[in-house]
Amino acid sequence: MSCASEYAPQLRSRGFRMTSQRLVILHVLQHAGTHLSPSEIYKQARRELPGITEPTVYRTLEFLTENGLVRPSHSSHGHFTYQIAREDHHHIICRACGGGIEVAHALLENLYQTLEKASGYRKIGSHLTFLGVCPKCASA
Amino acid sequence: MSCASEYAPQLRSRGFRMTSQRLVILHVLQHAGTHLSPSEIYKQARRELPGITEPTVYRTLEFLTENGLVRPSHSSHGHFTYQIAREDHHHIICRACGGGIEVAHALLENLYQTLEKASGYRKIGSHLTFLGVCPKCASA
DNA sequence: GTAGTTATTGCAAGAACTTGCAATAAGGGT
DNA sequence: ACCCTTATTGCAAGTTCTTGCAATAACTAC
Repeated sequence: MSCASEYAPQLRSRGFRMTSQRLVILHVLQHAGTHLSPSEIYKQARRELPGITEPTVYRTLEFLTENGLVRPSHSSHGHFTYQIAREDHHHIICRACGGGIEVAHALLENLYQTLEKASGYRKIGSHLTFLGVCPKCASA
Repeated sequence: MSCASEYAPQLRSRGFRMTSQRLVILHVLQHAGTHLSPSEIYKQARRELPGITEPTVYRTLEFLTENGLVRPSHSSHGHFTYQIAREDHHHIICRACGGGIEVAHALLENLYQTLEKASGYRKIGSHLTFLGVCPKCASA
C-alpha cells in the first residue's frame, strides 16, 4: 500500500491529512487502472480496510477530486466514475454496447480556447464524456 | 395541459402511448423553460396529477430522453437534470458559484467531426457540460 | 361501442448516495 | 514522548434513484 503514500506531502502542504482511508482508496484506484464506481471502490477498499464506511468513500472521492488526485467522469448512465489522475484525456462511450475509448486532450485544446473567448469563462477544464456509436455496433 | 399533446402522434407512430403522466411531465418541462432535477419535476407534476409516483417520473424521463423529446444534462454535482428538447446547445457551469450559461452547438461542430475521424465512432452527439470559472467569480 | 393486446403504471422493497453530529486520530508544537 | 487542535471518520437517519412484478389503461381492430 506504500506506493500511494507519495501523495501525503501534497495534502499536508495544504493543511489536509493523509489517512489510512485515503491511502486505501488511492491504492485501489491505482491498481484498477480504469474507472470504478463508488460502490466498486467501496467493496475493494473494504477488503484492505474492513472498517471503512460508505459515506467516507463518497466524501473521500469528492475530496480527492477537489485536490486533483483523482478524476471523475460520467458513466454512460450519468453517474460518476473515478480513476487516478493521469495525463488529461476524455472518453467516447458507445450508446449501443457501452464500450468506451479514450481521447487525448490535445484534440480539444482549440475548443477550450474558443469557448473561453466566446463565453468569458476561465479555466474551463472538465473531463468530458461523449456518446456515440462504436465502429463494431455501427456496422452491425 | 393540451399544449403538450402535440407530441402524441410522434410516440404513437413508434408504437408507444401517450399517457397522462407523460403529458404532465412534458407540460412541467415546457413551462419551466430551464433544467429541472427529477425530484423537482416530481413535485411539480404531483400538483397536476397527484397520483403520479417517483419511479414513473424517472422512467418517463429516461423514455422521453430516448425519444428525443427532452434532453438531459449534467448538473454541477454530476446528476442528471432535464429540459425540453430545443435547438442544440451545451452548458458551461461555474465551479465557484454554480451559475451557468448556454453555448451554441455550432461552436462544437468541428470538434465532433474531428472526433469521428480520429476515433471511428459515429453519430457522436452528446449534450456536454463544461466546468469553468465565470467572469464574476474570476474577478473576485 | 366493445374486446383484446400489451405498453405503462403503481406498489413495495432495495440499492445508491447525502447529511449532521459526536468520537477519533493525524500532525504540529513543546 | 506527550498534549492540543481540528480535520476526518463512523454512525444513524434521511433522501434519491432503481428494479421486479402484478394491475391498469391506451390504442387497435373488429
